[in-house]
Amino acid sequence: MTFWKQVWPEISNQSLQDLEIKSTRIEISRGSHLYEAGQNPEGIFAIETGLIGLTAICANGNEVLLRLFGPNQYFGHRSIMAEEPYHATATAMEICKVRKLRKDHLFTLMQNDFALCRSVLKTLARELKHQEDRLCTLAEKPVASRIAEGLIYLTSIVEDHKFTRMQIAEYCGTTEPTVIRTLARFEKESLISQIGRKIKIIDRETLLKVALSERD
Amino acid sequence: MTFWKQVWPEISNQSLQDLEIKSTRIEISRGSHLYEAGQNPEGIFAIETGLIGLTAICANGNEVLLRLFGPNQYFGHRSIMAEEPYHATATAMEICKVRKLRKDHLFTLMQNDFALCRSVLKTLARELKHQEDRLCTLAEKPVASRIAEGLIYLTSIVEDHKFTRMQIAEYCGTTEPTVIRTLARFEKESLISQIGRKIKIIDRETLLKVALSERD
DNA sequence: CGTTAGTTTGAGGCAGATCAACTTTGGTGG
DNA sequence: CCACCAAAGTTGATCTGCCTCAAACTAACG
Repeated sequence: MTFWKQVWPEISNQSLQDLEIKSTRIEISRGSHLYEAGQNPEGIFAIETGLIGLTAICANGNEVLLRLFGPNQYFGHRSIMAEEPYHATATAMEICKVRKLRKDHLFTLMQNDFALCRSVLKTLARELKHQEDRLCTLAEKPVASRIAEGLIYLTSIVEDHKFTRMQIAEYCGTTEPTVIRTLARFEKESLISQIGRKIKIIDRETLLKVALSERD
Repeated sequence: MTFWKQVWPEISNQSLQDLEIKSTRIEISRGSHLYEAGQNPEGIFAIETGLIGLTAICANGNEVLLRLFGPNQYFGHRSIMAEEPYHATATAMEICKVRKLRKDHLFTLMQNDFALCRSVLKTLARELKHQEDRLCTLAEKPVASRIAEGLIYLTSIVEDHKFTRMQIAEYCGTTEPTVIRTLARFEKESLISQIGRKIKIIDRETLLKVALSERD
């Protein structure tokens, strides 16, 4: 079986066999939670098919979409490595097939396979960079830029998922009406097209410019 | 020598000896950069004395203070683990004595000492959580809360450093005048006191409440 | 074809940015 | 020790981007 090879291309064949034997299959329906903020982590999850969103719920009930995971990506690793309870909730945004690997198995594998360690370290380090980039964007840039960047990120994880305007708002740190108005503007400028609820990026180039530029 | 033991209490005596032998001492004056965004990382740094700020410079020239490191903390690890150039600039905010450890040495040590691996993984995972918490705060909370939280974070790294109002603003994603007005309000409510440029937290309890609450 | 979840549009308000002038601080050299 | 000056802090006036609220509309699914 080649599934785990796609998740961690760099690890040894021995580890791959272990992963195959020790991981369990889970199927989960759209909208249900794989875990919730505050729970203690038991293992990590890797996605075979589907889409998982990691959401933090703020004091006032507002949600922030922190990270998004698609096929061959893993999640739940942060809490395990931090030795902390989950700080966010993992929600299936489509029907998902995931594999679960208990944390003791993961640590054993990591201890015996430094390449796997390096891989997890690399993932965490890049996620940290990504969130710090977002921090700058959120602090300094107008909504239009943030939404442009958001669209690019979201579609980089899944090409053809129908995100609600609310979900886009939750990722970009804004509100539904603002997303809608901005999308309408982007459509008028033919950077995107909206057919029904589907958003299609037409001019990725210019969209990126909007994301990076300070004022529109 | 006990310095590295304070940085990584969990690692083996053998590793500690290696660290002592292989690390080099650097002294750096206030305001100068240990490295700059875009450069390729050569190693990690650990602080003996002093204070290092990690700052990202946005498109319009505005700065965002991403992380702060005090004595016995290390930095520069993210870029090395991510195998990327630095995405931020490390500036000495006081005179600093730091130790530098070349990345090949670090990787050798990590490969031979799983406890060290775990430690770095834990640090990255917790930093990731911290930045994701900030992302929520920045997206959802009013300035007063952000400044309260900022004060608590900054003083948790160094008790008695004189931060400029500008630096506080850069951490909280706001502007100098707003920081000043908010500090004045906090002082009137006797949550803090300002003697000259020094800020002293008087009522940490209530300040935390302000940080967590939605509206003032 | 009804129902619900998602989308759209408008009006109004306000938190916080911006700009600019002024004051204080504290380090430095005479 | 004092005078100076650059850097940091303070304050007020003004402006605006985005949020809020609320109502009407439309897609999509059983």
